[in-house]
Amino acid sequence: MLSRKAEDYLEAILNITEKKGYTRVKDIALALDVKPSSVVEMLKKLDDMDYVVYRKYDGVTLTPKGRELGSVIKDRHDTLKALLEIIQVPTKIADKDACIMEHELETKTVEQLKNFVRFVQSAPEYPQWLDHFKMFCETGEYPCKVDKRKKIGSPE
Amino acid sequence: MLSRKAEDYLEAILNITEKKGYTRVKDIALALDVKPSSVVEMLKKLDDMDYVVYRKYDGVTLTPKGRELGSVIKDRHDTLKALLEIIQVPTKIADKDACIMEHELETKTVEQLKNFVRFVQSAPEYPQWLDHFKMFCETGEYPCKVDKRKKIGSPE
DNA sequence: AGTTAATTATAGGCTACCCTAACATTGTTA
DNA sequence: TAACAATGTTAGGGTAGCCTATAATTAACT
Repeated sequence: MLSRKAEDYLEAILNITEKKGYTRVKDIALALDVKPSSVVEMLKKLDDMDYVVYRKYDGVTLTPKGRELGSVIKDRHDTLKALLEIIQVPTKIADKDACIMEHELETKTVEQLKNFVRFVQSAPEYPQWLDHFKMFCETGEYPCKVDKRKKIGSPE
Repeated sequence: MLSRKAEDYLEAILNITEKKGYTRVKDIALALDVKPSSVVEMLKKLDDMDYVVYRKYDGVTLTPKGRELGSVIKDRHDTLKALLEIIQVPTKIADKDACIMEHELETKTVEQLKNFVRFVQSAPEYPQWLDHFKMFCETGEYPCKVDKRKKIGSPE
């Protein structure tokens, strides 16, 4: 099992490579907010473990093994981000917090997260409950069918 | 900001104290799957930072500050666990993975997670879409109103 | 090509967290 | 209460991941 951090590096390399076609130490350092020396150190490890090919002064490439794991992580990331966006977390925050949550999760959890996101995103029509949820976030009230006896909400 | 690990210790202390009324080094070691010596080390730090009162050979107590932060973490944990259970992750796994996700999240994210869980859990009637989701997990199909033209799912 | 700028690499050091082994204290029980 | 068991503590050491400062390499410009 790769460490959290190692996974972060792998994911960053994948993202950068997809975006610009190649990856330099500087890019990774920028993406992960660490110093280049830290990047080099990690690249050596990832090279040893055969996740990347790293040659001095000559950038980094993912091996098939690295690309595969990277994709898995990226997929988890996208799923979590999508979930957060579904529940109305702003994109930028969703992206950031997906990074935090995306590691070490059980297969089953990831599977269900993906199921849920797919359930919402590919629904045959726009899910009504999502509108209800949005309303709930704004007003603290449920929109319909509520026998309007005492409700606790709306304190201010 | 406390580290992930420090938060784990705090949460464990809170849980154990709630369960048995007091907390010993051994309990924490067991809960977090570390050795007693590691626990002592962390307790000293938490004591320095005024999250706990730790006196040699005499157990640990949370300070008000520690209790407050502990509660916040526990609350995040419970929320995440509830979310995972809503999307049909088995309790045990939900509990475990909530531990992984519960750290370092943005306020906004936590707020929306809580909103969502509350939205589902205190809905005036059992949400229909949840049933639809369960069915979707089992069959890959949406239950109703689907103009049953080609669907991609159910591959096996 | 020679000089400077940018990037990358190395060396050495630091902190957080974990461990084992040895020692100290407390609890239990004959 | 003495002996043993359980628990807690300290000392010393290890690894991961980060840093700064310095050196090496490559890129860019004149």
